[in-house]
Amino acid sequence: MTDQVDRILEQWSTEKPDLDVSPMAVIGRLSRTALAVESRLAATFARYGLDASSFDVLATLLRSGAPYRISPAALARDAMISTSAVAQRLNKLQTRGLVSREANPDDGRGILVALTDAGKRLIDAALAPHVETERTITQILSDDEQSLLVGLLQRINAAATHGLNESAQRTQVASANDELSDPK
Amino acid sequence: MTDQVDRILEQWSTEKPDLDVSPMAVIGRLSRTALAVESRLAATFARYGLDASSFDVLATLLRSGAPYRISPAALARDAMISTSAVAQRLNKLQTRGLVSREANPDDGRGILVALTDAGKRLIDAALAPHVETERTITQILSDDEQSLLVGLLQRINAAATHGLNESAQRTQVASANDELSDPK
DNA sequence: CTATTATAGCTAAGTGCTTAGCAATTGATA
DNA sequence: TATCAATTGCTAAGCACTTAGCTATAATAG
Repeated sequence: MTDQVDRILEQWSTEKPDLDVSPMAVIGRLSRTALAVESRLAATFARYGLDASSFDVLATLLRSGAPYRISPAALARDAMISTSAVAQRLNKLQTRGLVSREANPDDGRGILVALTDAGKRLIDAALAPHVETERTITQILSDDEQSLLVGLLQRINAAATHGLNESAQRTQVASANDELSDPK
Repeated sequence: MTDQVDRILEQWSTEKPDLDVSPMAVIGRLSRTALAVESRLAATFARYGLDASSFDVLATLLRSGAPYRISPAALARDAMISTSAVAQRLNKLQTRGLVSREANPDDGRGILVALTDAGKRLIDAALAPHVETERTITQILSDDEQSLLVGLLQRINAAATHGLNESAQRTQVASANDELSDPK
């Protein structure tokens, strides 16, 4: 059974026969699979008037436990986005009455994001269906296979993250770029 | 070794002990791993003045083989984006002189996107380093483990894609949404 | 042949992210 | 204690995508 990635690999082996492009088989499928899963999950979110970003905020508040209050900075860390993106997500959710902003009694600079009653009802209703959608996808694998997959993903993740903070990666390759002079 | 996903699962088991959230272990790691890989690849693209989107277009043209000409529609299918997004990517690349637009002799409506000499030189220079970066990540796994991972991802992909075009998924859950009345 | 429908590529407007830069408060240092 | 630095959360502007809607050409039906 040949898929899109197979076709891409075939093209490369024709055009660049000396280049071993086997890493693309892994990484290409990784991104495409993540995309397919995302798009499947979006359908469930939409049934509750949510998208992945909004669900993420509400779910993070819910699983933090009563009294369902956390700082925007914590939300940003958890979702791996900028605090600016969090502020914009909160603006939307607050307009819909799903979260509220309260002063942080322990820090005059900060606030606490609180789940409103409506927000709690909505995320309580959406959570189980969401997990069911996820289970629909993952149950194609046995428990052992799932553990295996998780282990492989963790190792890939570690390999990808390794050395990302090294400064040498900002080196310019001037010679290959001469004719471009992209002036911005 | 506990990671971010482990912490999230622990929170859920405390807050919703009756809910089996094990699917999150798989899907959470899938998205986060894809993200980490993406971000690692971006560093290599940047060394050549490119981002993933631009690299994608140039690489697609290159692997199509001489005379390195394909239609915007084909580019859109390949990259899984809208033809409008392709047009905008092409505007940028054309401004930089990396691709050009030519009339399609076989279809008066269409055009052909052509790799310029500068574009060919740049993608020829960037391709091998990119694949090397990918290999740096994937070589953490043995060949057998890579095949295993690919097989598991393909099955997850198939499960996620399955039934995505069914109309029943647009059903509204009105009762849970009453208090929201998000008017758009 | 003409009228209709479908296709190809584009711009415009809207969305959600990013980085840059702001005001306010807190923490660290002399 | 006064000052300087770091942190917090925000808006503004820029960027890459989306959908909607446009024009032009091609394919189809009568």
